Amino acid sequence: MVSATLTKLSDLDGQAPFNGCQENFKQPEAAGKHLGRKQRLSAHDVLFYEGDKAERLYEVVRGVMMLYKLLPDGRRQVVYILREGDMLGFSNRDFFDCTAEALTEVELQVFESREISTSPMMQHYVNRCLLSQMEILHEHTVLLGRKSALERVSTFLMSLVPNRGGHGCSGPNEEGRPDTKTVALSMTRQEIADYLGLTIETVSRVISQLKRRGLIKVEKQDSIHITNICGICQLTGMH
Amino acid sequence: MVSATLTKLSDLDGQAPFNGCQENFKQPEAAGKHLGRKQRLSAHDVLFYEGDKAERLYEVVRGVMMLYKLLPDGRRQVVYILREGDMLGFSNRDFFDCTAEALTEVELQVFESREISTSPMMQHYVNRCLLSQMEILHEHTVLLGRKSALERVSTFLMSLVPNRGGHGCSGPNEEGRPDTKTVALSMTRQEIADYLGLTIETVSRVISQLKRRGLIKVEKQDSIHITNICGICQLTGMH
DNA sequence: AAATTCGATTGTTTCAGATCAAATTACTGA
DNA sequence: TCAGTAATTTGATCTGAAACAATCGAATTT
Repeated sequence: MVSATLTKLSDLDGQAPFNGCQENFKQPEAAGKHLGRKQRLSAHDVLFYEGDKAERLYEVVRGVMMLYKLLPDGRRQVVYILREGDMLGFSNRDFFDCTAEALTEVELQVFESREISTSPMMQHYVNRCLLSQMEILHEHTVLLGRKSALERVSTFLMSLVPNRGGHGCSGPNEEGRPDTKTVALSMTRQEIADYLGLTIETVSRVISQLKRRGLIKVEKQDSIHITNICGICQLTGMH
Repeated sequence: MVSATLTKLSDLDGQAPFNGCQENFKQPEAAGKHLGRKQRLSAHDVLFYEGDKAERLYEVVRGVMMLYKLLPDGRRQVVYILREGDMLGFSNRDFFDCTAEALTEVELQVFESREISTSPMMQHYVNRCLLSQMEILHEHTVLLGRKSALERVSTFLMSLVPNRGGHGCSGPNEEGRPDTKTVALSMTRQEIADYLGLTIETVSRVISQLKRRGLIKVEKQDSIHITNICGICQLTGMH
């Protein structure tokens, strides 16, 4: 539906209009104004809480964040992981439906909601962003609803391998791509468990199992060397 | 972020621009043109398959549809239920990421993707629609990742009670709202199971349990009379 | 360097939900 | 109305992941 090719909203300044926008909208002044509206977070800082008034949008410029929801008894579900170029802070109503917390040091670009809703170009960009998040959510829904613990952890690991994870997760190696890669988890076992709908112990056991099978090496607690990407890929339930 | 109040895109014809759009965009001609571009489906007709080329958007005018994804071994996860006023057919890339199937007889309004991407007003509307779907997906993610079978089925039943389900699912009855309601499931046990990440047997057992506890009465297979909405609401895990 | 702390791992037991297997009930079309 | 079929319910058993319980190990503090 949309054919623009930008990958970051903060790159938008001074750019030509998208292909998608056939009309010649005048470049909204807002577009050039948000430079310097940056914000920094340390790991585990909360950017906003579920229920807070939603007045700003954010783009992750550097680092990793998560969105999560809590049940009254303390159960937590991480619903989305945000990486460089991802946007957050959307809301349909007046308040956020999730809590946003930094997983690592984070640098954000801040936008006032008005800036977005008054700029068709930004609107269009945000749209693309929402669609991409939606597809990832659909995929994650399958993971949570239908996959085993082994499949969940394998899928998670694959999602950390550029161009192999989320979407273009093509099967066994067609071209001569390297079949090995070190990935940074940027998450504790607890955070991974809350993302994958498992317990910390199950995540740990699956990781140990993959280690024993010789598919991965745990370099540091949050850094895993995948020695056999194809092998992991076969375990995702998608091939 | 967005303040428009329309609830159906097909109502858009001849309407004044949204509050959110401060600029004076000329009313795009497209807006008046899609009248009559309707499509009808029978129950279990597939509108499009995952992987099909995405060229049209659809609005559900009447009936219920579902979006689902399949794993290669046949496991299915229903990722979204679409009701009157919902839109489907969005895609970030060129093809659909889910299969869309009618659960009941359905009447659709059809839009060419171009109609949308060239109209800021429609773009804005679609945006709102995506945000609302996103919030429901977040909530469903919590259900799949963290809720018990009893909580899942109860949450599902509550989602069928207007103004009590999804969002404004307020707790026990504050005002004198009626605490009883007959809801149409519009889905088989298998479809419910695939939506809730359970098996058909577990769904059936939970329904029997609720029946035994006197919280619901099964009128027809796909029509349930909730005799104690508050009671069900307490079982959703959200109170 | 020892002590403390926090996260991760590993072992054991338990249990919710899956699987397998009938039996029952509800629809369909002649 | 009555087969015949499909969907649902119910029962029995099994199993994967949760829960509970140490233990281990790495990082931080003193």
